[in-house]
Amino acid sequence: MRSFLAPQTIKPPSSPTPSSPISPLCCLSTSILAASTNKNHLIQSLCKRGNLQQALQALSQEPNPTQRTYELLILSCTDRNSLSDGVRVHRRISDDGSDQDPFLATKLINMYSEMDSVEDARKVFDEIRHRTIYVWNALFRALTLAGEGLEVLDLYRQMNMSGTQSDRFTYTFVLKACVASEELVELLNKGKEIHAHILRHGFETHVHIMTTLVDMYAKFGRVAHAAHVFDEMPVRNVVSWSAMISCYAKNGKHFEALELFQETMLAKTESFPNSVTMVSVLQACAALAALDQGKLVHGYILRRGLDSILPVISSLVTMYGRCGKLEQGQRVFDQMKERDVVAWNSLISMYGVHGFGNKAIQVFEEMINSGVNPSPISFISVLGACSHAGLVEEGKMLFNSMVKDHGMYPTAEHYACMVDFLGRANRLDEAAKIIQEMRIEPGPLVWGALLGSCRIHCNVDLAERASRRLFELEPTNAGNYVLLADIYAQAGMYREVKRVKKFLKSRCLQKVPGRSWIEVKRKLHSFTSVDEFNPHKEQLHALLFKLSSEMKEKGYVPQTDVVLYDLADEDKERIVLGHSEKLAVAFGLINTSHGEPIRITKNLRLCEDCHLFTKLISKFAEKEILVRDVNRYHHFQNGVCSCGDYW
DNA sequence: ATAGGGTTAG
Repeated sequence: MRSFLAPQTIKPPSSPTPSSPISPLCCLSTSILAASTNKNHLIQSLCKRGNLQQALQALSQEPNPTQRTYELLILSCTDRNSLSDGVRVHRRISDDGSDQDPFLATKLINMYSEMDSVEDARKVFDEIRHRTIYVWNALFRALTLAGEGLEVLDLYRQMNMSGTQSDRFTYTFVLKACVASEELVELLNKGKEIHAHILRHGFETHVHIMTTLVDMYAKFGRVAHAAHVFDEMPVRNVVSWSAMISCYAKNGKHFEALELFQETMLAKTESFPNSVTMVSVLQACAALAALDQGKLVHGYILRRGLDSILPVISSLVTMYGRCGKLEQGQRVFDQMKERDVVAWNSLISMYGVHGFGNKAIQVFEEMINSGVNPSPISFISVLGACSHAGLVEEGKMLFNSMVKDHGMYPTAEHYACMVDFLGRANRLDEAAKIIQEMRIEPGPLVWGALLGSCRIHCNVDLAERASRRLFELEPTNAGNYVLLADIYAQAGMYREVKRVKKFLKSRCLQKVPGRSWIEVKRKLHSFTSVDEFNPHKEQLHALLFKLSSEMKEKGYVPQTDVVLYDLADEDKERIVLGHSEKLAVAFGLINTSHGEPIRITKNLRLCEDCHLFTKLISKFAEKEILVRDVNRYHHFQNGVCSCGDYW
C-alpha cells in the first residue's frame, strides 16, 4: 500500500493547467507548485455541493487524491445511487494502490451495499488483506441487509478463529443476521450462542445490543426470552420499550402490549413514547378492537404532536377500521396532507374487511389516479376485498392487471386470494386449476384457501386432496386437521372425524381454543368456552339458555353440525350454546345501554350457529352487533348480517 | 485518528 505521505508528483513546468498560468514564484518552490495543482480541496467541495460529475472530472486531473477525497467521492456516488460512477471511483482507488486501505474498503463496502450490489461489496472484502473490525462489520451489515444471514454467521465463525475481536457493533449485526434468513428455527440456537458471547464479554449493560437481542427473540416468537432480556436490562430507552411492546403486539400478546405501554412505560418511567412506539400500541388496539383504548392513544398522539407522521396515521386508519369505525378511519385519512401507498392500503383493506368490495376497488382506483403506484400489498388488500364481497369477475380482472399493467409477479398471498374467491363462489374446479398453473410452488396459504372453500361447499374429495398436501407442508398446524374433521362432520362421516381426532391426539396437537373479547366501559373482557373461573359465567349461561329457548319457539334451530363429537343432539346444543362468542354477546346485552351497539372480536372464524344466533338476537333484542372474526367483519342488524351469510 | 448499530405502516 502506498503511503499517503509519499512525495507528490511534480508536474513539469512545460505543461501548466490553463487556468493557472505559471508565475515566476511558482518555479522557486516545488511545494508551492504542488499546492497550486492540487485539486483535492476542489474535489471535496464539489462533492459536498453534490456536483459529482465535476468532481469526477477534477479527479482525473489530480494525481494524488487523498483518503478524504476518496471518501467524499464514495459518499457522493452513494447519494446519487450511481453504480457506474462508484465503479469508476473504485477503479481509480485500485489504480493507485489505495484499495488496500481498510478505511476506504469499509466505505466501498457500504457504498455497494447501499446500491444493492452485495456481490461487489463481497469482492472488496475478498481482496483486502488487512481486515479491521470495521471491514468485517461493514460486510456483515451488507450481507444481512441482503438477507444472507447464513453467510454472515459463517464469516463470523471465521472471524472468531482469525482472532479478530468482536466489538459492540459486531454483535448487533450478527444478531440481526440470525433473523435475516429463511432458516429461522436452526438459527435460534445460533442467536442464543451469540447471546452467551455477549454476556461473556460484558456487554449485558449495552442498550443497543440488548435491544437487538429483545428484537431477535421477538422475531423468533420467543416472547418469554425477549421479556427476560428486557427485564434484566439495567438501562432502557424508548427504543428498548418500543421493541418489547412490538414483540408483544407481533406475537399475539396484545393485552400485554397495552399493559406494558400504559401501566409500566407511561406510569412508571420517564421514557417518552415516540411515533414507533405508538405504531405498535395502535396495532395492539386494532387487534383487540379496543376502541376506547385506541381513542385514548389517538388523543395522546395529538397531544404529543405525532399526528403528522405517516406510519402513525396509517396505523390510526387501520385501528379505526379494525374497531369497526369506518367513518373515523376515513376522516383520519382525509386529513392527511400527503398519502403514501401504505396509507392507501390501510384504507383499502378497511373497506375490504367490512365487505364493501366496490368501495375498496374505488379507493384502489383513486390511489392510482392520484399518482401513487400500487404495491403488492395494495393488491392483496383489494383482492381480499373482492373475496369478502364475492366480486369474482372484478377480482380476476385486478389479478390480471397486476401482472399485465403493473409488471408484478403474484406471490402466494395473491394466489391464495384468487383461490379463495373462486372457491367461495363454488367455482372449485377453477380454483384447483389456478393452483395447478401457479408459477411458484403452491404453499400452505393456497392449499388452506382451497380447504376453506371445500368446507363451505362440503366437498369431501377435494378437501382430502388439499389436506393431504397441507399435512405434508405443515404437519403441526392443528387448524388444518380440525378443518378436515369439520368437513367430515358436516358430511356425517363420524368415523373419519374420529380418525382425524385420534391422529391429532397422538401427535399432541391441540386446536386453538376459541376466544372472544368485548370492550365495556374502557375495560376489555375476554371469554373462552372452557373457562370455569369466569365470575360472570353462571349468569351468562342462564341468560343464554333463556334466550335460546325463546328463540327456538320462534323457529331457531341450533346448528350442531359444527360439533365434532358424536353426541346426542341436546349435548351438542349445550356445547354450541357455550361458545365464547355467545358468552360475549350475552355479556354485551347485560352491560350496554339501549341503542349502544355491541362490538365483539373473535380469534377464529365464526361458527354457523353463532352466526345464526347473533342474527336472531340482533332482531329480537333490537340490538346492533358488530363481530370481527379472524377474517372479516360481521355487522348484524335486524336479523341480517352484512356478510350476506357468505363468509 | 477516522467510520457504523437497535424499535415502525396491510
